[in-house]
Amino acid sequence: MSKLTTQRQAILDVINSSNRHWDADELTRSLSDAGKPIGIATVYRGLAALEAQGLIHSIQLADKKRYERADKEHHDHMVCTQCGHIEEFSHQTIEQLQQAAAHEKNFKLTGHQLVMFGLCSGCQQE
Amino acid sequence: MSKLTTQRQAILDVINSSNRHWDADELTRSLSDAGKPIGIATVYRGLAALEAQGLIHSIQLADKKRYERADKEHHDHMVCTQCGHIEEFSHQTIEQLQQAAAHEKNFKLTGHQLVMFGLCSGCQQE
DNA sequence: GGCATAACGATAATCGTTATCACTGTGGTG
DNA sequence: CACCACAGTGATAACGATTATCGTTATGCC
Ligand SMILES: [Mn+2]
Ligand SMILES: [Mn+2]
Ligand SMILES: [Zn+2]
Ligand SMILES: [Zn+2]
Repeated sequence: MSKLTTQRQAILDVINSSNRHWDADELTRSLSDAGKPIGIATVYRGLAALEAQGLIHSIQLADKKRYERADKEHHDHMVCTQCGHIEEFSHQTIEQLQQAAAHEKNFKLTGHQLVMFGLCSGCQQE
Repeated sequence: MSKLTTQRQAILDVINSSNRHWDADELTRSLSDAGKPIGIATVYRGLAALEAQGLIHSIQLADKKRYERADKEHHDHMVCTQCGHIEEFSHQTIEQLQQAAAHEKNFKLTGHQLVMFGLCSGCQQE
């Protein structure tokens, strides 16, 4: 298991201190702005290490990967195609039905990602 | 509405003549091998045009986009993380519950993508 | 036939991510 | 304490998928 270096702790702190879904570049800039400059390669390696240790979670969007804190219950995401806002939701029955569907196809499930696209409540006002 | 040129018809024919999920490069090579060389940029533009017209569908995987025929009932995908095999499944209840979840968050749903990761039946035999 | 226009194709550019590599910090070991 | 091993760092090159550019080509219409 890799170690929790100063840089990785700093990344983890930023992520854990908010409910945002961060990309690598945003984290790099946030740390720079906070007076803790960090190499972009270090950010990518740190994110991979932190995720491997289960300390953060990620969602793979069309263009890039976004990371969020891991200390929340499992949830899936609705992404606003207008403003990029990410809404979270949990649905226990959907989770169960996924297991059932996998079982039926003889598929050994290790993970899943459900992303819904559309307009957030704010963006419907126009 | 863009036109269905010779090149786009050729792309559509390849996709419609199989149940595979194609990426741009595979299509380019397939057409070349069939004696119908086509520029890679033309493939990308053609795929975008065909999808905009609803003639093909796509799924966005981590690294690349894959295209498939649109003349099948809506379904979601299980992707084998070992061999890349893509298994399809439909689940009416999951679809309905997604609508309900969106409604509950005041989210105007326009699309979704559910991908399950794991091992296909073949890859569990080891 | 001549024109307008959309599409084509070669290729440059873009962008997120990973690989390389010289260098640094840390944690044992003698 | 001095020395080593080695994972991690950071600048930067490389990569791969996709998009932009731009001169050329095909098509439909007058
Ligand atoms: Mn989330
Ligand atoms: Mn499919
Ligand atoms: Zn929005
Ligand atoms: Zn498999």
